[in-house]
Amino acid sequence: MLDVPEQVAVRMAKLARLQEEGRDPFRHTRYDRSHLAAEIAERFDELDGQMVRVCGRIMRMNEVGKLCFADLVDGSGKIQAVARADHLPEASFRQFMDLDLGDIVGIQGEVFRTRRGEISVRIDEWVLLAKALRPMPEKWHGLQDVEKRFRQRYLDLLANPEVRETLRKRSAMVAAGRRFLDERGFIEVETPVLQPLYGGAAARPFTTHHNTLDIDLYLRIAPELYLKRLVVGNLERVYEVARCFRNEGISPRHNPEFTQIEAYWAYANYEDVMGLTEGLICAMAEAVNGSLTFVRNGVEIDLTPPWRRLPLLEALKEETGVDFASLQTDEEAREACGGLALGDVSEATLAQLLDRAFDHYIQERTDQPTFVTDYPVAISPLAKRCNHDPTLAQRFEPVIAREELGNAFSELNDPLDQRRRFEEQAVARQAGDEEAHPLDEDFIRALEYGLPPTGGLGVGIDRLLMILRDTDNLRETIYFPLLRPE
RNA sequence: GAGCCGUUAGCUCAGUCGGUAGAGCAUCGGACUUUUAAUCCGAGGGUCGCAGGUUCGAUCCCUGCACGGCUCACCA
Repeated sequence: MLDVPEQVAVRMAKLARLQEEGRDPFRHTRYDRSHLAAEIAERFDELDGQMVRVCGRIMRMNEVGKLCFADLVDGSGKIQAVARADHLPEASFRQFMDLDLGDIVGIQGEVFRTRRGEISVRIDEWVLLAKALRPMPEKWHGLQDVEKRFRQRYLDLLANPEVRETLRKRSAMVAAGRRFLDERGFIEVETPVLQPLYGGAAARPFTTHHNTLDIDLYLRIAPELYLKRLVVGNLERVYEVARCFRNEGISPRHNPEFTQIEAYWAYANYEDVMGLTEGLICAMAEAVNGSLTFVRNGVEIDLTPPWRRLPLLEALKEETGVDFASLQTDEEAREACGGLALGDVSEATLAQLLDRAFDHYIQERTDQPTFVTDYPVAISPLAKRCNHDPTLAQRFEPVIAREELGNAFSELNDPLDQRRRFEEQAVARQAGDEEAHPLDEDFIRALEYGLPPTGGLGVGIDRLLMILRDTDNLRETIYFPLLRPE
């Protein structure tokens, strides 16, 4: 006998017996279902007394004498099935009582309401469609163990209804985003995940290898450079629901793979993109919560446009007294930030200090939707300069409920300036910045053929869902978050 | 990468100031024809994360390791 837990052994024995009797549940290939579980309750008045066929997983069983009640859960919800000893052949009733929690069955019978008022199906015929060999998580507390929840997400899903709800909302949210963009003339495209050169963000990539070409490839950190190539190719409005990969630490708000919706809009600038962002995020928020307001960490957030605009450097100067616009070198920045609550600044670069100051003094204080605008060009190598100040970029990040939800700008379309920016990145790279952009000659060549003035936008949908569902961890919004293997 | 915390039955959790462990649900046997966290009676189920150390004796104390969580660092 195998060394397995008692409950598994019992179920294995039941399965063996079924198979010996020629009733192998795994021989079934389909079940003709007439209704979903939730439909029966919704349309009870018309279905009362009607014969229906439903199927699903048994999540509760309760034997009461010569009666047996079972909750069947399917993709829509649950319906109670009732087996009666005086309504089924004796063997059929006995075999039904022998089912286990987790088994997947199809039942046929008449819709009725029990004395206690529960809408139910009285079983005439039933069939076991799949045997569960392992016991389900506990019915009342569900599956709580965080590690097990994410390692065995299927258990998390079947035991915890709110997890199903969050992930369904994810689908609804992305569908709403697609609909919003489709309706405005954007076309959905797909660009390479495997890239010979990566770009579009400041991040370290994953590296992989193509055997027959014998070349190293990178998993994309962003689709940006390819989407802009498509705009050069006269696809004037494009977007991609893009899985991105960044080789960085895991935290409650970072997963090595995550999803962005990136959109590029020819003949529009970043102010136009602010309007697009408001519309897109509102459409997705309504798909999740049915409303433009929601509560995040006890604070009511109202997404109704227009959103506040906050120039980054002006705001930082106001909050900290430090004028980042006047700082040129890392040393100057360390000196200027020494008095701020930014931790150990002795190793930090100007860009890092700016980022930390932004986190601490802007992001952590921003609940209501805000466009933080006009970032330094030095940390915005793909964004167009502001006409009033060439050291600033026409760039914004939407911040809602203290989370950075994206990044957007008027795209830099001057190929000569783009080359200079890449060269500056190369200098940073030489100086040890592993996240600096590599120079992409083909991208510059594309710009040399002419990129129209274009506004671009990226929205992180995992984070957006996290705030909309008010979950405390990004992984709640990801179907299979990364964990170290068992 | 650093600090702190966690790991006990299938699940959710107690517990032992060091003497090899309990509950509820689940499972098994029995009762019950309207339950829905059903109820009642009875039973089985654990190398207390792994490896060392201290000790007459370790699930408990110590060390290391693994996995996880939180915070920080890093980053979007």
